[in-house]
Amino acid sequence: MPRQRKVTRVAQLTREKIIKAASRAFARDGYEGASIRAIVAAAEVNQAAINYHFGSKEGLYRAVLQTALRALMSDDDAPQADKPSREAALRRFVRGQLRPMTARDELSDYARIFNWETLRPSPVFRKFMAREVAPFLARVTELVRRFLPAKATDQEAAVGALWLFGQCSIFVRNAEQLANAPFRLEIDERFVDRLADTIATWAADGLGRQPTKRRLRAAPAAAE
Amino acid sequence: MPRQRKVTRVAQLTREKIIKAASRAFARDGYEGASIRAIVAAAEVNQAAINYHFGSKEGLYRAVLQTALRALMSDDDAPQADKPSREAALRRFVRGQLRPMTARDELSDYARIFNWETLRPSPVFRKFMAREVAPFLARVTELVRRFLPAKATDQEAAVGALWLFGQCSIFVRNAEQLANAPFRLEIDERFVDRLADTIATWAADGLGRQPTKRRLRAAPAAAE
DNA sequence: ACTAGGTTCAAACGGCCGTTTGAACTGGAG
DNA sequence: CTCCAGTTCAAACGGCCGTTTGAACCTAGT
Repeated sequence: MPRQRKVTRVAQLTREKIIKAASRAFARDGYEGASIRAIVAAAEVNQAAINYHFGSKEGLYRAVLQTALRALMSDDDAPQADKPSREAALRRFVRGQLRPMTARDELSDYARIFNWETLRPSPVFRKFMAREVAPFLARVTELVRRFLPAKATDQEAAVGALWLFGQCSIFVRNAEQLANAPFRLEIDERFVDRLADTIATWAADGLGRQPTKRRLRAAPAAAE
Repeated sequence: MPRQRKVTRVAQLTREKIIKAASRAFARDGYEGASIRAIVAAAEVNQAAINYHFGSKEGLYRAVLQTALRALMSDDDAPQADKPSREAALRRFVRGQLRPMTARDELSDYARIFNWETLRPSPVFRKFMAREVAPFLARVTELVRRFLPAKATDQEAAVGALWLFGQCSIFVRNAEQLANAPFRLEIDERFVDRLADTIATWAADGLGRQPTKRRLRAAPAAAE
């Protein structure tokens, strides 16, 4: 990727077309499964444009991840009551996580890209994103902490946050198959609303309790 | 794959070596990401052996899925108290789901293969496995039902089962990254035991309640 | 021991992949 | 209007992929 002095309007438009098509392709097929040729065909640009504008396939993926993270973070900052109850905040978070179940837009593409990354982190993700995701997770951890006893450790809260993510992500990942047997569910906005209620309620009730026998305690950190 | 009249001992051994190496490869890289050449190298067999014994890469994958499903089902039938409490049964299920977090064996390979399938179902899986997984899910649904009100519908119970799967699978999928920041958890048998306690308790308490405002009701089935 | 059929093997085939090349084409500053 | 840096383009390159081929190699039944 050569240092660019000037970027013309048409060139910027080409970049945007590529990133949009690449987001779809990476979401559908994963980083390795998506091919340059498929992306440039969808974007209606020349094949060499990707290496010209982004240096390499990996560079393009990096640009897509940047765009995705920026969009997901700003979406999370949507207007809300200044101090919602913990239950309302939890329900809101769950509904946001479930959003890709019905939405077919760039935001759901981005969410699916991150799903690929949890199954098989790419080198790009490991190096570039790991630290950028941390603040996002920190907010969820704080939300979970509002349900936990005051003496809960940071690691306990982080585990709770991951637990909460898991309850949502499995529905997002299997949304397509919920319509088939043995579920036969009709996935629409109303259904997702009710599902968000259910998950939020179940999660809130669960977090309120502590394990009966042994409490979860984080193992001593390896370093630090 | 030609109809075989006889199968010699060495040939059977070759097949087993291939399936073992293929299970590792498919678990690590997914169906499309795993290459024939990598599999035969790990199995120390000739490249053409796969097409000879299994007809194609897809045929090999089908054989791996068969082996995986058989192993997972029989493992689930392990000895247990004849009538455990619902809490004990739940805890046992969760611990079983969390098993791949520490185990590095064929069973955890199989579990990871199914994780790939939830993100991107292969044609083989769709056709061959969909109906075979149903009874497995049915058992979990029955387990969940023991916590739900008697009037809960089948779909509500199925959603509960999926919800339970999600709480476990996210820890399995991210087990490797839990050791790094910001979690810094030491994943060993004791930790997984305590995690199973936590999840089982949280899940049991959650299922015991119903959503306050609107109850989750399944949409009318498209067919039937 | 002979042989026929099951099995292994090295080599090659066509195809898709990411990347590179160098010429042709703009569009905006002077 | 000129001109050249910025951009597009068609074509080709080397490499890995799944599969096929046909000969060589066992091995078990007679």
